[in-house]
Amino acid sequence: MENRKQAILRAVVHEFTTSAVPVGSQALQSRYFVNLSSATIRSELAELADLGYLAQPHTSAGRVPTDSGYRYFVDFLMDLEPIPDRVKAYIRDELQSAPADVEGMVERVAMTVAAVTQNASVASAPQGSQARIKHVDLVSLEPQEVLLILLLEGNLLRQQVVNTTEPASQADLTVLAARLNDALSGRASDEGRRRYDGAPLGLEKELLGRVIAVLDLYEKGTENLVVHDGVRNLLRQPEFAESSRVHQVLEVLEETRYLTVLLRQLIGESDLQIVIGSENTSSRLQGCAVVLTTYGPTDRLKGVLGVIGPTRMAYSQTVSRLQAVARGASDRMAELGV
Amino acid sequence: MENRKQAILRAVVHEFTTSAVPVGSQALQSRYFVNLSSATIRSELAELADLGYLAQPHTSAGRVPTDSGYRYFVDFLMDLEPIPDRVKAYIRDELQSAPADVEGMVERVAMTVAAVTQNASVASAPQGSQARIKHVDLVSLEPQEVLLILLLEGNLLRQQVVNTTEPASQADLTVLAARLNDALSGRASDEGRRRYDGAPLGLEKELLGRVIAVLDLYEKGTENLVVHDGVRNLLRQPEFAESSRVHQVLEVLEETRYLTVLLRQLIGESDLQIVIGSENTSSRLQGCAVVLTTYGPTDRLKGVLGVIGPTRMAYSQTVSRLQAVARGASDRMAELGV
DNA sequence: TGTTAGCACTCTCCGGCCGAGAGTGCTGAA
DNA sequence: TTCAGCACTCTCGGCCGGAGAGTGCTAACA
Repeated sequence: MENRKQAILRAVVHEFTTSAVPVGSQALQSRYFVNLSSATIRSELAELADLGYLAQPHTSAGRVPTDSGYRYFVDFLMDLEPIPDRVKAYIRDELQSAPADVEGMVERVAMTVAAVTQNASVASAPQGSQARIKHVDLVSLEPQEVLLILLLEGNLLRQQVVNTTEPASQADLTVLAARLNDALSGRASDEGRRRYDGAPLGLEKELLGRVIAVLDLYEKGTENLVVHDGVRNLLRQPEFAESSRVHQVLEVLEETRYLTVLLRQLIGESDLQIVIGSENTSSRLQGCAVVLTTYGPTDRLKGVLGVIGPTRMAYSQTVSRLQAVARGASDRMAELGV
Repeated sequence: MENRKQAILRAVVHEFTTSAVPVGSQALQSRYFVNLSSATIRSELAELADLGYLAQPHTSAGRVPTDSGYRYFVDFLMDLEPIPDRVKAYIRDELQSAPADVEGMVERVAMTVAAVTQNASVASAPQGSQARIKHVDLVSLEPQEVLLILLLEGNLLRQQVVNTTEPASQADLTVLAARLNDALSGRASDEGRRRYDGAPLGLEKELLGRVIAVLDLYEKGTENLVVHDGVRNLLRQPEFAESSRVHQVLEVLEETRYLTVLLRQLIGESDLQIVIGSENTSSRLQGCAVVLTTYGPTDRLKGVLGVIGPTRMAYSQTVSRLQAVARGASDRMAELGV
């Protein structure tokens, strides 16, 4: 595409993302291309419309980027917006003061992204394909009831109440916990399975079975933590003035169960993924764009972090800020050993 | 108030809560008072309006209950709606399959309330005025870094990374943990403080200090868990058609920090609290009604569970279902020892 | 005295109409 | 290739008027 056409497309996207009003040739001329006539711009606009990058809400309205217009923009025209120091500082402070556990951190990360991008955000907890056990603990609740506490990689605590077939005192359990720790701590989940197969005695086998059950649950990701925040930001946007639009987005967000899957699908392999309007598989996200990246303390442990907003989104700002938070969060989590 | 006036007020509330349309004398006559003329009903309506229980959106519209109208209704006219078996079963299933930890349970409870009342819900975790320690555990992360794990009453896990001044091996920590358990487990938080004052040696004192810090945080409730769900239900209501209304509610809900305080204020002493429209302290909840009750495994451990919806809410249904979930959740939590 | 039919009145809602304004596409000239 | 000029199209907001819903008042009736 010729330079000038690109410049005009860029200008239209920029203008429309800030004003939310279809942009006409005159507005472009006066604000971006003073030494071009509006007629020239008009003919360029018409060609861009023929190419499918722009559309008109109606015959005598200005132009609006189409989904492919945005796509072209993010693929070829966008340059990352630098982040103001104020925002950088905000991000740093928020992450610095975040809790040292995964849940708390993920929540804080989602909050921060929502705040700095002024859109809704989603975050899933970093998760490796295999869980690693850091520590096992057993607490006696009743004579035949034990609370099993697992500390996983990422300082992730998991607990489960186990009703045992034989009674056990806290002293018994303490000894047993020490044994399990020797065998399991620092090991990946398949070590647990191996130990389970090389079956020891009754209670130990029983508890090992539960350990494995917890790990399975975690690894299958069915219980994977996904949080969202900042829906209120969306409500400020004119495209969500009729509440049915928000409704659909909220339904996607509040259906936490499917969100994990959705995120995984979307993120694919790449480290930054932008899904625009009709590119979304879910029809409820029509008119919305999703920007996703990964984050996590190590290369093995990755979660998804994303922004959901109207397609008319300040992509360059969103991307740079999202990535900044992702980077910051990754560093912070590595530092905390979370 | 005479019986007939009450009946008419009740009918207006009932009609309006289901149809969301101002109700006129004819509608009342044909559907509720066949052997009364519409003129008679009109004069009664006029008197109810004089009393401040009804209002007219405009001169020639039907009547709409005012906040005091709703107040009179819930105080004197409402009888609890029986819960269909289908709903009862749903509640039971949801609670039965809920996770056995507080966080998971609270989330499930909020979800269930949102689902059965078709409104937005809030829930705060059950919490006593004093935390009780069930178990302490110490895990070595780095030579001078310890993960402190506290199991509180309610199977509530709390963790904190502690950087110690002196290095300690896992063996040291295990011994120390045993000592702390002897001293603290089963005891209330002030025992921890007493132990801390009767200062032992360096590392032990250091960790005890952290234990107390965690307990303080918990008891002050600043970090108290509050979840919400079902905002999507609100968006179905015509009063939230303009998104600014949802906006305000969402802001209240997403400001988790203040929500705890708000809930505590609202619930006061009573076990069921209904706050209608202008009775709300927060101006952002104008036009909304909040129905709150308490729940928890024991009398000492109580959380708040509530419904937020438009003032035009099916109060009798909401109250009976909310209370059913609260009762169910309390039983289930007692059963699980959560 | 309470109830009711009748009636005039008020106000909203909705569709149609119209003019202003914005923006376009086309054409012919530089 | 660019540009000025112009006719054309479409939305938007305001205005009008009729239909409809609902009220309050009045006078008559049980």
